[in-house]
Amino acid sequence: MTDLLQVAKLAGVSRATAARAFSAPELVREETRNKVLAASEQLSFRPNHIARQLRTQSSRTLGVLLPSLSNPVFAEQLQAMEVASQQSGYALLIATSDYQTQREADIVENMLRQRVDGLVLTVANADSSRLLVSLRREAVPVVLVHNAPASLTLPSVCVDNRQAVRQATDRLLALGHRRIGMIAGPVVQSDRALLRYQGYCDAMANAGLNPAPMLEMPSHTRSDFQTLQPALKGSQAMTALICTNDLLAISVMGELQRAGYQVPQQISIIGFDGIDIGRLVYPSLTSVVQPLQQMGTAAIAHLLALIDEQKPEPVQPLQTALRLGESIAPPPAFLF
Amino acid sequence: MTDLLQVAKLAGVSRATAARAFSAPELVREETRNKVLAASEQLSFRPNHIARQLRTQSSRTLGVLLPSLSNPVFAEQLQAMEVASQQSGYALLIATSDYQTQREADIVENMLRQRVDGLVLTVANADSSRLLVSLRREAVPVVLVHNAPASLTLPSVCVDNRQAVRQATDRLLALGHRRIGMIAGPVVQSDRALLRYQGYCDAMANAGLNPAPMLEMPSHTRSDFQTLQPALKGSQAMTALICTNDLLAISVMGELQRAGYQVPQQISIIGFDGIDIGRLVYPSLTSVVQPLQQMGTAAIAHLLALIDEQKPEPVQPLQTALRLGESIAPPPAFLF
DNA sequence: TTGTAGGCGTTATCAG
DNA sequence: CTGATAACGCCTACAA
Repeated sequence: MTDLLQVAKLAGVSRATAARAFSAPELVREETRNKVLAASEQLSFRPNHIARQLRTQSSRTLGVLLPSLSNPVFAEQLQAMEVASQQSGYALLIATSDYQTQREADIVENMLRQRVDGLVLTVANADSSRLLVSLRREAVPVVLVHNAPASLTLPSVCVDNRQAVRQATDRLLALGHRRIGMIAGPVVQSDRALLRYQGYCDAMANAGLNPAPMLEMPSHTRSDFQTLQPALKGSQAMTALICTNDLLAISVMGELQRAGYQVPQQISIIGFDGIDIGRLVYPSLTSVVQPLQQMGTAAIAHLLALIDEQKPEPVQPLQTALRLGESIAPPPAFLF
Repeated sequence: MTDLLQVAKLAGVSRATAARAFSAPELVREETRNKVLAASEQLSFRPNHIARQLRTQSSRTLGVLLPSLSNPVFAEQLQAMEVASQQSGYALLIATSDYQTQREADIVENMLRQRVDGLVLTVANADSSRLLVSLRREAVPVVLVHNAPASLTLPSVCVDNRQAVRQATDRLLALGHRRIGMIAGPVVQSDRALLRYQGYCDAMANAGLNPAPMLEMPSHTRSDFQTLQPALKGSQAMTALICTNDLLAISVMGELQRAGYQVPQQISIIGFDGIDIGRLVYPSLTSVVQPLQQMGTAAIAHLLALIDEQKPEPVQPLQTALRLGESIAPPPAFLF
């Protein structure tokens, strides 16, 4: 691989000048610069970013850790982050943890060895994360997405999960529902699921109703009819179900229809996340929309500001909106 | 940031020995190694991969270029690639092109400057890509995913798109459908869409029927009812629609149901890709399943083999399977 | 088993 | 505006 020295020789200048032609063209006379560029062309020279990074002590690379890419929530957020960082001239190193604490730690350690200029993390459970604590000792700027640890202070781009679900639940209550259930994936693995459940409990309690225990599905993204069934029969059968994420909601909706239930006539469904596909299905999914693009963009913007040592404004919790779809209606036989 | 020299000093050994304690522990006496590790612990030393990469001329990083992450096809494939490369100790640098040729080129150039050890590319249109031609001159190993250029030879992990759609169409024909249409996103942007259309044409011609012109939606992933409508009315109204991807199919299915059509009783829908969510919706989507995980894994495996200069077996086209869902049925009023 | 020393390809400093 | 030179942090012959 040809290097700057070769280019310099061919162009008849010093290494320093050749280097400047690339990294600070305005410091070089146009004529000289052209000679260098011509030479570099001829040798098909390509600047070595690794060497540059070593020398400048800056990698212009960001590390992104996500639980998974199979859930469109993370994929859509990553999409936005990628665009934002590409625009700012930063590359993205990504890795997935599958919600495993050990992998979270290993991945971050590797990214630090790679000397990323900043980290965007979404961890399984922020409050029980030793990783986040230890990161506070590091110099590297960190932004959390989706996690809002109660105990420690790290900039965090997220929505008010609890409040959002409370509002969604209120909506169902206003429609006349009384027997409302909540469905999640493996709860211990996600701090978000818990917050969302609390929001549901808030609303139920406020309406003088007993919150039902969480229905816990074996998978984050797929419902299991066995687990679902008890909630559907007897005099206490649910008339509405809130799911902790959209994939789960779409799945529940599908299973219900397959089992002969009418959605929303017999049972209403609400999801959380507002992924695009929720609008495509029929009935379209009513969902608590997180501004995923905005979250991705905000995370990168904040991180870059931290890197530039501008003390950025603290991140504000972003607004959710309840997107009304075709999946909710008043409960059956409900008359005002 | 502390470096090896500091560690060496504290441990009372030379720089070389300290280095070896990390990169080749077996060459160092256990006692010495422990001293080094203790010192490194105490100084919270972290090996600098940038320096190592410069020295060893190997980044242990792979570059991945995808059109977008908003489509679960790419996200699911990336998920598999990430797991595979993490297992092999490679990091992943990713970027999205939004199907823009210029961005494809810029991204690859940057990755080469970053001295990635290999590239996994999915380009908009492989046959019209100057990028791929110019890459042939580079030393860097490249694997294509989803693209199978007709003209030039690059290892490519993909399925036989044409044949797969032909079989899907045959299935509809066997059910008794005669008026079958095909729906795509912006065709010029995707070589896959075209191949899939050809497969449809093959099947129609083989059955002695006239293929209908492609219905081209403005978006890759969302149907537009205006565009769809003409295909639904008149004596030539379609009884079945094949979509070039699942997101489009789910969207079409939703719009149809919303407009009062019964799927599949009045109209059958088939998608392409086999993304997970297709199984969750109701009716579940009949789809040509690409083995996305397998494709991701195979791409990484092949690339790593190329990097190790093992001449790997040429990649075989992977098998698709028509996953039968609830979205197809015989055409209305069709009697055997 | 350990030490010495040179260089990977840049950029930054300081002179000229 | 340009050139010489010394790092950046690590690895790896080669020598001891």
